[in-house]
Amino acid sequence: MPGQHTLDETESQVATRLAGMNLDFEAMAVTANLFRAANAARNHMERTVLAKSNLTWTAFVVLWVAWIWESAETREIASEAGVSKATLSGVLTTLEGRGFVERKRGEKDGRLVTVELTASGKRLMKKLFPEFNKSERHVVRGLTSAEQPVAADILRRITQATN
Amino acid sequence: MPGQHTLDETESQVATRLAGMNLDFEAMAVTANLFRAANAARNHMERTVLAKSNLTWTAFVVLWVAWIWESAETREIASEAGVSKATLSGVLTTLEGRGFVERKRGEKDGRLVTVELTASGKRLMKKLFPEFNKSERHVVRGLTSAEQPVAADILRRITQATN
DNA sequence: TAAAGATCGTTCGGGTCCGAACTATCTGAG
DNA sequence: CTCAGATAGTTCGGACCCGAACGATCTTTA
Repeated sequence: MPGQHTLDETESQVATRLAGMNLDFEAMAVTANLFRAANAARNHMERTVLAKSNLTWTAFVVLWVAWIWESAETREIASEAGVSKATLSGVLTTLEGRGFVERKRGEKDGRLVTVELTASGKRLMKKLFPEFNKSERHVVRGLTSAEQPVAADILRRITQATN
Repeated sequence: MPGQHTLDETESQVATRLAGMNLDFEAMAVTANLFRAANAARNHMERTVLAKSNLTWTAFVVLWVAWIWESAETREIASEAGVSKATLSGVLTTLEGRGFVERKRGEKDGRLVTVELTASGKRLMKKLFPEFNKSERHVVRGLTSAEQPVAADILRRITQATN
């Protein structure tokens, strides 16, 4: 299988290639595997659950946030979804065009825009989210149930340290 | 601070909003925090280390893979960087235009393309990578040195489970 | 109560990002 | 030897992605 390296091969190549450079290899291993894992999980979910509804990852997360909070302000959605307000603006336009969300100008504060799911958007999430959750279960199936809260906690601390 | 929720608030809102839906909340917490952490770390690095050299995240990863392996085939880079070959093609064109990499047609197999860093690309990585590693150290500073290998191992298992 | 400043969402330009369709090349069965 | 099939990288269309610049709106200050 030419041109294919296992995780172990990659990490040992890294170690020899960068030997004597005074680097923190532990930190490197954590972040490298963090991105690999997030990417693998995201790609998997996009190709299985999300593709059927023709939704991108970000579009789904935006729907999810608005669904969970009943109605959400855009900067809140952007922050939870981890995208810039510029990106969110475009995604909302797409979702609005497909009839899944509605934008509403703030009445008290004319600068604000709140986002609500339409009936169609709610139906979609009600059907989609259980399937999505099944995928989440698949992603963590390599961890024991004791390890899962540990993993969540570690990841929370990484997020906090980065802000 | 209107429109801002803490992680705890979000998770408890999720719990009440989705109560009685027979979902795996442990798995949900792991994946949600996985994406949050990866996103936070990526944004942090893009804005600090990478912005100075006007590099995107993916462009940096591509350079990194080619640098570590001395010279790499495109499908290998795409796989390690976690992007499709279509995306890689565009990124390589950008990097080639900026003089950081060179494409070389395979001599034995005319379909293959191998990628090598130019002298300029090597200089860039030699300067940039130690700074990048300092950022990686920052990202994991909330974890003890005993926890870091545990974290890397857990993330590796998530990656494996997803394939 | 104006003018200065802060904050919000949108727009713009350029760079990813992907699946699908495409061209070029190699491989195998007959 | 040939040509169907597999494989590699590119192109294309459409969606995301960001920082910067922008207009609209609220808030603060004098």
